[in-house]
Amino acid sequence: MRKSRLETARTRGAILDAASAQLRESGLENISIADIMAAAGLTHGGFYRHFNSKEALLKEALARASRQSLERVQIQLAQGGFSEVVEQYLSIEHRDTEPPRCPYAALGSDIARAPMAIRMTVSEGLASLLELLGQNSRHSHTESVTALATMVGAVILSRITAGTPLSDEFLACPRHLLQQQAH
Amino acid sequence: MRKSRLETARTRGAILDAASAQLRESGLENISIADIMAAAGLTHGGFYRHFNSKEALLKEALARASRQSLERVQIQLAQGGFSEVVEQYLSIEHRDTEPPRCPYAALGSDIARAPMAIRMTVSEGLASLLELLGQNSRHSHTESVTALATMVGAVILSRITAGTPLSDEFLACPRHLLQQQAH
DNA sequence: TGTACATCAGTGAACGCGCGTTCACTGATGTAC
DNA sequence: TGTACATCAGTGAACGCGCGTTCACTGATGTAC
Repeated sequence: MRKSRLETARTRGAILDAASAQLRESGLENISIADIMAAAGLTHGGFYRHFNSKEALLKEALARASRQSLERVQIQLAQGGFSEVVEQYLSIEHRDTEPPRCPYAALGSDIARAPMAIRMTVSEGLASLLELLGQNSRHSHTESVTALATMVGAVILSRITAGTPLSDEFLACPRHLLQQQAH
Repeated sequence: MRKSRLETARTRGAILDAASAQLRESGLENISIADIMAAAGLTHGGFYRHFNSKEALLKEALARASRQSLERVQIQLAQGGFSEVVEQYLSIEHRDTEPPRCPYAALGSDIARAPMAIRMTVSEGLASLLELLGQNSRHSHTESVTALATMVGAVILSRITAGTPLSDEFLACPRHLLQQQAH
């Protein structure tokens, strides 16, 4: 049953995509190798042909999710600048998307208590994101850093309170203030 | 070995305190009943004399942690107003405290994907906190809501990046902007 | 190009292990008289 | 107030169950000649 190199690479990518999605859906801990492999159309036994351990998979899946977020922001910046990023990030649609798109909002607290190796991987993603924002807006560094914290915090709190009137406010209030600041 | 009513109530409180601490330390899922009971000086078997299920314990422990946060903010407001809250919340000491103090920063992403009953309990705590902030600062409702999102997001991102230069920036930048706004 | 062998992606059973929950039991506390 | 019985907080063993990881095996792919 050996597969060609191309197929092997594709399988590895499929496992990473499945892991990334399930991670953002269920958290860093609530995720099983068997479920991920099943989502990728495989059985659990083959997992160790692709990754040394569960933690190695988590680290790579987070790196992939971070990169995808960076690319998404890059496109939004090209479309409508910082204002467009704010509008999309603090939208009701982004709050309700399943699986959640942004790994920082979906997994922020989980990552904060994860092993150093994982935290460093994610930290690199955050640094790249801030660099990108710095290049593409008229904001000071201080404003960019604060805006990022505001947006991530707002989506987390909005998801916690989903179903109560507070939820929409956690999106609308920061959106209003950040857009004001942009002009 | 039956215990008096007073001792029973004290034991229940000790279990809740142990659960609250371990929760903020390890997350909503990475927590075992046996560990909590051991931290409270008991064996795991007695757990079900106090709580119907693990989820019931989590819900009550979160309610307790939320109430303690509210009381802490109340004291800070009395000491030095909104400015004092910002200063303490966005301090390096608060970032590094073990177990983390604020349940919203320690468990935000976990709670966002928790069952409705838990999310509603935490939502009540957030509503109370916003009400308290609204009564005790010259900020608009919009500003209070945004400031809360900024602070929670900042501490989460600062903890993720702990050990890199970015970490202190995630505290200092929002602190600077929020204090500016306060005057 | 063709052949013979080595490699290895994927399968499915098996392994320990930890966990939430249940339960029989103990003996101190609470209650009824 | 004292006594006899019921209650129940806490213990520790046991239960299923799911999980991460390992492993023998299969057969298609890769490689050496």
